[in-house]
Amino acid sequence: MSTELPKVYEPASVESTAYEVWLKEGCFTADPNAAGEPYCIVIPPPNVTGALHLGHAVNNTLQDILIRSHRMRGFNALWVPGIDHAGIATQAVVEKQLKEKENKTRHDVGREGLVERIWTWKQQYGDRILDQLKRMGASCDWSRTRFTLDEVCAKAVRETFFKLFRDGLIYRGKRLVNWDVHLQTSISDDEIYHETVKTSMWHIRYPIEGTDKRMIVATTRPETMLGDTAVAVHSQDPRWNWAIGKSVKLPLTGRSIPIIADDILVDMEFGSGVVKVTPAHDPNDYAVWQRHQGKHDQIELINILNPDGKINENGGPYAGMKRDAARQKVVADLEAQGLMEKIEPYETQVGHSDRSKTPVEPYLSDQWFVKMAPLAEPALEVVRQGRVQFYPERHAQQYLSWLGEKRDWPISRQLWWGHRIPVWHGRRPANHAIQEAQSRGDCAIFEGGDDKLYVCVPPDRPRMEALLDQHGFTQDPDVLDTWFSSALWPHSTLGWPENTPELSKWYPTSVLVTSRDIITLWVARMVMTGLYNMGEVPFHHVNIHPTILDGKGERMSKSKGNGVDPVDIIGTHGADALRFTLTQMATETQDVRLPVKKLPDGRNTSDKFDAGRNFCNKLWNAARFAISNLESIPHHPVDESRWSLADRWILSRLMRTIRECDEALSAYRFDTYARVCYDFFWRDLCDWYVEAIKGALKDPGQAPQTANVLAAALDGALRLMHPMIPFITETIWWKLNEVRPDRGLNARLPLPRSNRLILAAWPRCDESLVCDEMETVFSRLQELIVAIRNMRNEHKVDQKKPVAVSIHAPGDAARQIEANRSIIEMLAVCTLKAVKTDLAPPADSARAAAAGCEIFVEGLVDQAAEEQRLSKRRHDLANQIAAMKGRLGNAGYIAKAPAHLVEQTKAQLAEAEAELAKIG
RNA sequence: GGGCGAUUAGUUCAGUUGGCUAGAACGCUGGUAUCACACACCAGAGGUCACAGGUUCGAGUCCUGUAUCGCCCA
Repeated sequence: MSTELPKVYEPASVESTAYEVWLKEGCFTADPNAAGEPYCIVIPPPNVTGALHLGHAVNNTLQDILIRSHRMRGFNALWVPGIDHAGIATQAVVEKQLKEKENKTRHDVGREGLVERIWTWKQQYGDRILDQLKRMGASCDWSRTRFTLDEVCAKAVRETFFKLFRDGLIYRGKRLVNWDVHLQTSISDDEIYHETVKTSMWHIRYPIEGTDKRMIVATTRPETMLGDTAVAVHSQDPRWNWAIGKSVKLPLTGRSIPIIADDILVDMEFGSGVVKVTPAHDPNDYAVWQRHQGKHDQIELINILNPDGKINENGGPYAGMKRDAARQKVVADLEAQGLMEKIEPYETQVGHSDRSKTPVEPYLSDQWFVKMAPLAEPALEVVRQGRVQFYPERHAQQYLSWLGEKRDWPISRQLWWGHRIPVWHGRRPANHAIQEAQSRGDCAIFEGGDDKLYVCVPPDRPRMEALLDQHGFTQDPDVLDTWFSSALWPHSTLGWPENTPELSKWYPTSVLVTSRDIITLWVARMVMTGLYNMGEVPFHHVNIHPTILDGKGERMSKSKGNGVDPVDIIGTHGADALRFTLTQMATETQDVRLPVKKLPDGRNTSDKFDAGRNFCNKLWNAARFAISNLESIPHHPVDESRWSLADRWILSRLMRTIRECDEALSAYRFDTYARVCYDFFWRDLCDWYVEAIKGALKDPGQAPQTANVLAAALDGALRLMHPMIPFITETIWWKLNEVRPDRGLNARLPLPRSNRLILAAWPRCDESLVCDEMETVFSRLQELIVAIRNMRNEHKVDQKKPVAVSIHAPGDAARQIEANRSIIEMLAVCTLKAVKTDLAPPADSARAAAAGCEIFVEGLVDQAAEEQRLSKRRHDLANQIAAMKGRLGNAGYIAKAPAHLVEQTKAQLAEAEAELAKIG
């Protein structure tokens, strides 16, 4: 009951069917007890904040290729899907919605209310992301889908936090953090972008006490002078070094602050050589404060801001004013008092929060930190030793240099959406029961300054938490940096800290596939926590794929409107076309451009995906051709002795292709994999093999054996291409199974049966089927055919009109041509009148030379066209001959180049000269 | 300021330890409704490999410098 395949490939109709079958039959589900070497990939969890874009599409296509090809190779392959809760990003989106729709802030709805709203939001968008992955064909084990905030991950987070805390790797400290005034949270350096802002440089006079002199201090943030605690000069600056140790009277507040020497902060060449020092509000100034701690010229630290960005009580008369208002007032007051030297227009880079798009304030606050040094060192070592390898290799450098800095990691976030920090705050002395609990391992205690006591509780200790509540301890209101939970992803998704069968089967995972922008944020941290918690690396390989940019070389983003939704491409071109094009684009470079085109309905697309669509359509139609022939040709047992040159040739090509695919995939060269498949299928199989066997398929004597080879070649191609274009190959596979369930040829090419291509065995390259000699013979025929076609075209011969051809060929070539004359006659639309080793040129014929032979096509009488053809060829030959003669005339070349190259050049020169003689 | 990368046909990209006339796809030109496919077939045109030096018998490839662009880290 095989219904014929439709003429034009319609992706939508086959995609959903194939995916449902795979799901229904549990093809994606991995069993830790099943046989097979483990192969595992954990997905880089997309942020729940938004829909997937093309970057995700590349990322997941490549992972699926690896998973599917390993599954076919017999590995016990697991691809773990999941989603990241993306703390600050998600909370910001929901807060914005709350403001827009209900005109409320998070404080109006409270912590529980807000978190509840975010969960609702998560249900909706999380499902959308998983649907997008399914539409793309991702063969994830959906039964193991994780969310970074679910119970399994939460337990891993608490366990890790507790271990780190207990081991003294987590500490509380005052630090300058990047403060998002709008969201009232600290953000990491990575969440900041810099924008050029037009502002002013204010030059302010600071009177030196005990003299009538003034120092001129220049600043772009005059309001911060309320928190100045020193002015610094260079110790070698003759203009100012006499003043070191004196004081200035800080304008407006009237405080007296010291003049200190700091040769790191101050650049003598720049400006007045005097720098105001505001340690609580500037990272460089904070470093000054640290440098002078405990020294004779130790300075103060004055915080002038409240968390909401308004000036606090330390700002005296300016208290309660917002940043901008305070700045205006400070400037006005300075001018009124004659302390403003001058104001210049100035452009500067200002750090902005990526989340709220507002300027970030350096802000002094209490935060939790992870000590990096003990964690970073082993993580550096495993990459240096090659226990974790980057593909391409160069990306290891970024990893090594970033980790090498070992900068402590601030992990607390003043947010409500995330993993609540499992630390309870209280005051000394600790209750006896609490101290006992510590000795039992039910908690760990950290003693802060000022009688403060911090108690960390491991997971699953509700009574411990109750005990702390009882004694007036309160839980830290902050949550952890999102990357803290993502850092555990490779082991938390497999069930850690429980000792699950999954964990022992699949950890360490095989490869991490990601983009280069999170090598430091994520990859490095996964290696650190993997080594810390598991004592083993989280993955052996890290494959970094390129970033997709638009046609102008800009990153795709919602705000620029240049983003492309993979689902839109699936709608216009099909999921396989999307995947094929993206695979082709996955080179080793860092960026690839994808020119974006707007559709009338506002969606974005790109012509680049036509290549994928065209390829799928070609595959579809070649399969139609093969299937319709296989249906009508009786199945005979395989008889190798009856295989034609073309049959043997296509099998040789298939073997090479299998080998090249294997090499490309094991080196993560996805572009090569796509190209090799394309070349084999389209160029070799369709353009030459299928055309060459059309005669044989109509000849009852030859048809059965050729059909066997055709079926095998198509079968092998489908297996090779399945990981890249799974839907169409699976669909064709089913049809092929209906007409020809057994397609194996012999022991060297067994091609075992399988109802489902996704579970079919990966083909193996048998070197005994690769034959250089035969491929040489076949390419000689190809050259002759192309030469005859060229003459026909130049002479504008009707495509259906046969021409008479004679070939003057050397002995073995003549025999080969004679043995395969039907291929030439069919593909060049001609009749071979004579193939001889001694041929007199026929009269009135066009001439050409190819593959060491002389070709004569009769009846081509357009002398002008013929002369144009020949003179162009003579010109090319003359250039080649000159180049080769030059090379051979060079003594150095003869002396130093490898002998085989010299021989080759000589042979080519002889050939070119012979050809020139023939057509001259 | 430091690091990494890019610069090859009109466009998007390949190009292995330096070695045949630097390849592909799309686009372009000419031809073709042939019974797998016009999302196709056949043939063709198109490149001073960013620039300047150097090493070498030989450089798109290695070295130095310059320019432009991008990313990461300060």
